[in-house]
Amino acid sequence: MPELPEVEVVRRGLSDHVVGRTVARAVLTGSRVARRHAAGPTDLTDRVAGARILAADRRGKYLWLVLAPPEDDTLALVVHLGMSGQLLVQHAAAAPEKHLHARFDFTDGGPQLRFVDQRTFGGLALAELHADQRGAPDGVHVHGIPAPVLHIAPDPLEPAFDRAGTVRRMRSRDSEVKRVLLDQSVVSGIGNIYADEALWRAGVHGRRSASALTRPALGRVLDHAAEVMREALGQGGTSFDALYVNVNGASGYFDRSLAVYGQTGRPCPRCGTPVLREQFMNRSSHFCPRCQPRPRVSR
DNA sequence: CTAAGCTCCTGCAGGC
DNA sequence: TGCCTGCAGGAGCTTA
Repeated sequence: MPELPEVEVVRRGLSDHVVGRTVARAVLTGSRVARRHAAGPTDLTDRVAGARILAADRRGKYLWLVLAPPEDDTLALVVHLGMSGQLLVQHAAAAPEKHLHARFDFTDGGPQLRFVDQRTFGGLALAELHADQRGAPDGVHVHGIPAPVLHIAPDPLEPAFDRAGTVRRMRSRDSEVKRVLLDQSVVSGIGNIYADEALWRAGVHGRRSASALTRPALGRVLDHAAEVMREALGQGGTSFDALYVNVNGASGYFDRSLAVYGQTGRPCPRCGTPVLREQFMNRSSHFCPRCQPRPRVSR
């Protein structure tokens, strides 16, 4: 599942292969891929045609291309990969993928950009760019933040990430700490995999109440989340192919480094106790019952 | 405002 | 072999 490291791998691929080029035309298959674009799929394809791509930006799991249309203000093509979305840089002659939903041709006649998504939780939208309301100026989001991303909190790998402020906000929540970690309006980029890994590294059970944890403990959880995502990003880069901007599952080879996620029954790398899996928010949580004791009092 | 539940979707694993 | 169920889960939306 694409979380921050996987999305960043894709962003870098776009930066290398798409930024600086001019879109000749966009072709959408069906309307679902653009369902978040209120003005409709035709509006999207019309306005993207002829636009030069100035940058590829990201916040959390959201990705966007900064576009300079021929006769309009700068705007963003926002991409969310959802569960199974992929952006591929593909030769025009390559056969269409089974779940191909969007295609972008360029004026240089070079490789196309394709959006492929099996489970169609992902999608595309055109949006205006606004001044960043959530983060400090960081030299990264120089073009601003697209409207659909304004409610998303800065992620822990942004240069201007406000660690202390995020800890305060986490602690103010009357909810379980894993829920808070997954809430993209509190801190972004963390999904189920890295939440489980961060909580294991910090020795905190995800069902502990965020407001009952100390600020230093929450700070450690946050630091571990940043660290595990940084490590995954380091390994995700190794599987990057020049013409293939891919995301599917944990990035690159990092799945070999997972301590608890998907490791049910296998020994905890720290103490050897078998890893447990339990239902949480209609999905799964993986943890070590010894390193991460359950809270004593049910909430 | 916050918190929690529902829902979208396809492919695959496992049980019988 | 084939059918069914459950599971994978990000995040917008609805409800309270």
